[in-house]
Amino acid sequence: MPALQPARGTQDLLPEAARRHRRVIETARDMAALYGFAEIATPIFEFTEVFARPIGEHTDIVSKEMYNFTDRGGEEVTLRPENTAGVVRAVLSNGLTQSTPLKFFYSGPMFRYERPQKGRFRQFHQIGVELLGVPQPQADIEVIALGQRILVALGIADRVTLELNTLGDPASRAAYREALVGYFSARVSELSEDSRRRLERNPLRILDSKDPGDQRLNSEAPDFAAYLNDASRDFFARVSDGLDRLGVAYRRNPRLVRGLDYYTHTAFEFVTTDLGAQGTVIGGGRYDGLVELMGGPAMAGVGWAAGIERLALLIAEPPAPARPIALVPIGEAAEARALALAEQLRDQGLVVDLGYSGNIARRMRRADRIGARAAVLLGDDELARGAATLRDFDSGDQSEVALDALAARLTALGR
RNA sequence: GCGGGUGUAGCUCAGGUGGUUAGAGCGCCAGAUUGUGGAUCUGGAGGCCGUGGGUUCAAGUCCCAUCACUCGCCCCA
Repeated sequence: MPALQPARGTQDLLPEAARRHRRVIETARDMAALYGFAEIATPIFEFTEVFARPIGEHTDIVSKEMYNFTDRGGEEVTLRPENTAGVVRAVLSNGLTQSTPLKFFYSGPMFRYERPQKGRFRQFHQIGVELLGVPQPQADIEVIALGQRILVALGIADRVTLELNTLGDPASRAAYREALVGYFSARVSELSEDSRRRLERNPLRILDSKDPGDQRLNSEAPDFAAYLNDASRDFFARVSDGLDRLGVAYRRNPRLVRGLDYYTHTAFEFVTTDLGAQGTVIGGGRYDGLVELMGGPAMAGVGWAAGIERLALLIAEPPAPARPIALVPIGEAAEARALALAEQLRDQGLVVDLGYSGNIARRMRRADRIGARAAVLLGDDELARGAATLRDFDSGDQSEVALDALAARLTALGR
C-alpha cells in the first residue's frame, strides 16, 4: 500500500478516465446547445444557507452529507452537494429573473460525505441543465428529450430506460401525503425500521423501499393518481403526450419519488441495471417552488442532473488521441535542431513527441510504446544533407526525406 | 451511521492443517543488437506479506484491534 492515498471517496482521473469524462461532458454540452442551453459556471462552494434551506433541513443531504465548514472569516460555507440551488442563486444574484426563459447547462464537481461504493463518490461530477421561467409542460418535454438525445449520442440509450411520474402540485401532494401517512400509521408495526423513520420525515419515500415487507404494504397503499387534482392530472397528461409524440419511450413508475423537497409535478429518472445499486444515471424534475423559496419571484423551473462517473462507466472507449510523430535526434547538434524542427512540425498541426534521453534503441522503444505513427531520425549525416530518416512504424519502411518535405510526408501518413 | 467481502512486487494473483533464503505471469531495466522500435532468448532490479498488538520455539498463515479498498443498506447522480 502506498503511503500517500487520496482522501476517501476521491479519485484521480488518469488520462484514460479523463478522456471518458471529457467525452461525456462535450457530448452533453453540444446536445444542450442544440436546444439553446448556454453554459454557466457557478462556484463550487456557497454560503451554507443556499443549500440548506431549499434542499430541506431534514433530508440526509443536509443533515449528514454536506461538506460544510467555517472559513477563516467566520462564514459558514458548504461545498455544493448539487447545483440547482447554486444556479438559482446565480440567477437571483445577477438579476436575471427579468429575462426569462433561462436555459443553462453546467458541469463540474459536487461533494457529498457518504460511504463510497460502485458509481458513488464523495467528490463526483455532474452535468445538468436548468430551464427557468416556463410553467408549460413543453419545458418538461424538451428537457427530457435532451436527456434522451445525450444518451443516444453517447451510444448507451439502449441500456437505459426512462421512468416517469408526477408528484402533482403542492395541493395534490399534500393531500396524498396525508393519505399515505394515514395508511402507514395504521400499520406501523409492519413497517421496516427505515420506513418508520421515513414516515416521520418523508413518507413518499416508503413507496420505493427495497424492503420486501414494505413492498407488500405498498401494493395496497393509496394510489397517487386518485389524489391528483384536475390541473395536476392534465399537466402530467400533456407531458406524457408530448413524449409520445416525440417517440421518447418511458415507463410510468408510480413509486418514483424525489428526495428533495422542492420538486413538483414531473419527476423522472433514466435508469440502468448495469451499475449495481446505483441505477440512476440522470435524475430530475420540475421545481416550481424553488425560486420563490430562495427569495426570488414565483418562477417555474425544470431540470436534471446526471452523474458523469456513471455515464463514463457505461460508454464505449472513446477514440484514442492522434498518434504522435517521434523525433529521435542522434548527437548533440541534432538535439538542438530537433527542438526547432518539432515546433515547425507542430505549426503544421502534427503531434510531435521528442525522444528525451537514452541511446537510439531506447528512444525508438519509447516511441513505439507511446504508439507513435512514425519516427524521424536526425543524424549528422542526414542533417548535413538537409534531410532526415523517416521510419514508418506500421510498415517498417524507412527512407531519407528532405527536411522541407518532411511535414507533407508525415501528414500524408495519416493516423 | 450500519452489514458482508478483500488487503502478498508497479499490475493481476499463487502461497493445504504455522516451519528455514516468499513465488508466478505481465510490466520495468540490461545484454544478445553501442545509427533503429515491435518478436525471441538470456540475465537483473523490485516485497516493514496494509498497520499495531497478542499466542507460539517459530506467524504471510492463528487471535484481537485498527486503517484502507470493495459490495450492499440508508440516501442519491
